[in-house]
Amino acid sequence: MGEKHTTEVSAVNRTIRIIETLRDLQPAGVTEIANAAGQTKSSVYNHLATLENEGYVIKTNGEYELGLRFLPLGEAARQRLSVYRAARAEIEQLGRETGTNAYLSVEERGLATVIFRHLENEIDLGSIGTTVPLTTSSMGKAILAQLPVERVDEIVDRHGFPRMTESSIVDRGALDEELEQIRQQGFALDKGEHVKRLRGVGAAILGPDGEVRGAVSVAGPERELRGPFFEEELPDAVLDVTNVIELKLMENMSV
Amino acid sequence: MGEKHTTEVSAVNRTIRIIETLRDLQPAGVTEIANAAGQTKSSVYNHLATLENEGYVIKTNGEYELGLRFLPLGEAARQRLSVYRAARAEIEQLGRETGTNAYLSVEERGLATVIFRHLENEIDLGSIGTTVPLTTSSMGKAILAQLPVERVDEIVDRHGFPRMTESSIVDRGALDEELEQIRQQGFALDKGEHVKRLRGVGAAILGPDGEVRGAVSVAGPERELRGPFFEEELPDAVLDVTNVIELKLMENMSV
DNA sequence: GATAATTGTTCTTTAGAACAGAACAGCTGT
DNA sequence: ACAGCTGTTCTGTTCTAAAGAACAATTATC
Repeated sequence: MGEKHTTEVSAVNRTIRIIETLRDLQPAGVTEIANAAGQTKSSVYNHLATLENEGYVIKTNGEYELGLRFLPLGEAARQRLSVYRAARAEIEQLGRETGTNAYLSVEERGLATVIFRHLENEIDLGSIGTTVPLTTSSMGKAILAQLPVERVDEIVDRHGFPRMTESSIVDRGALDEELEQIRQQGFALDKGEHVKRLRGVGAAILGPDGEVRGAVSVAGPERELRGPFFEEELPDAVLDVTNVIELKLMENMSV
Repeated sequence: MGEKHTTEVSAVNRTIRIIETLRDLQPAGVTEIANAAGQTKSSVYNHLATLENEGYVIKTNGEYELGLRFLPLGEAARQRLSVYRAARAEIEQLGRETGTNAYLSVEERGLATVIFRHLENEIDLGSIGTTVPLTTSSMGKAILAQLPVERVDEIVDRHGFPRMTESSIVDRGALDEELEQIRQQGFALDKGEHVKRLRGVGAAILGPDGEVRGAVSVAGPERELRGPFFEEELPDAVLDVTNVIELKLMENMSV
């Protein structure tokens, strides 16, 4: 068993654990973080000192917090996505005009990551950077419906069917049926599959090459999203927007 | 000289260098990054593999990019600032109503960091997470004017007077005079001190405790920002907004 | 206000990890 | 088909990262 050539840098894994712990606990002290991350005080202390020195962590009267130097990294990560640049303004307009929360998400590592949102009401499905399973949201299903079968297989193998609510899809048969329907109608509905009583309408954004680039969705409470508003108006609005974004993506090609 | 007990974790510093290099070069390959960061191929390879495993780096057909997992870290860093939550909507409105780019920034480690912006024109002074010296921008000067002298000393010691343009403030005497004037009129003007021909109007946001929490500014090209619009209308608008934000910060206290 | 308890910081030691460099493999382009 | 890349694996050595104890500083408790 000396064959396992660990190409991993364990000090980096440690730092990542510390940062993620801090994200959830901030502001927090050395001991608190060490306990939560299952590491020793002295080690955590050294890591925090290193991070602080580079501005990735800030110490304010004895407690640590994440530094603003993480901002440009997150920003660089989403700015590299042309769909982000093309969709931003459209998402805002969509939210304003429909009076719902509007989201832009992309698939990364088998999860839908929210990269932009416009809030109109306070029932929020997740802030920037939140990830949701592809099987339990309108955005996720809209994306899945456009991915090649092999990718769907991969993703399902990796993440399974997380049962977020009692309405969540929990087997492959049901998923395939639903995806087929989504492909036919062009949009996906979420009737409380991710969060109970939270509904959503999503549609995929395709690039000029025909590949999925992400998805747009609007979401809100069951009480507001029902009847023709939920089943016709919103789908129409969402499809209009994805359409505009797709056109923008084509224009960008020629630039 | 064996006395220097290095409390720093050098592997972490290495990873940071790699990440920052990748931020500037993405998409990039192993060799490219190794050269730019002054490290060996094999080491960079191992670090990237570790980061990729955690989703902080993504490999797409042989090239590396920053992963979206950085997004929630940056988001957590700014969400912890109450001024961000209080100011967001006001900044957007300010920008829309004045037809200029509007910014929110806070001081961290002696620099003004842009944490939110609303764009109206394309002459942008920096995206989310950008840092600018406190001495060369309206936001920075507005903040400096409200800091205790000792902090100003510290900051000037650390960062000096970066000469961004020929109008930049380059000595302490001129700075003190300017800060005094800013305190009297309540706002700061930037006449091309950061970027030539780029003007700005900024004002500090004070917390209920009287401490600076950040600054608001609007910015645009010299041609548009001049006369009474630059010297009266915009200052009035910016002061109105900082006032509203300050009131919001007080409300939040009682919650 | 004295003492106990807890947290942050420094120090020392040692196992083992990170690194460099070389070797190999897989592409790309010519 | 071959040359010159790049990415990946491997191996040995050095020096670092980590643990634990000791100390200092701070906070809590009575």
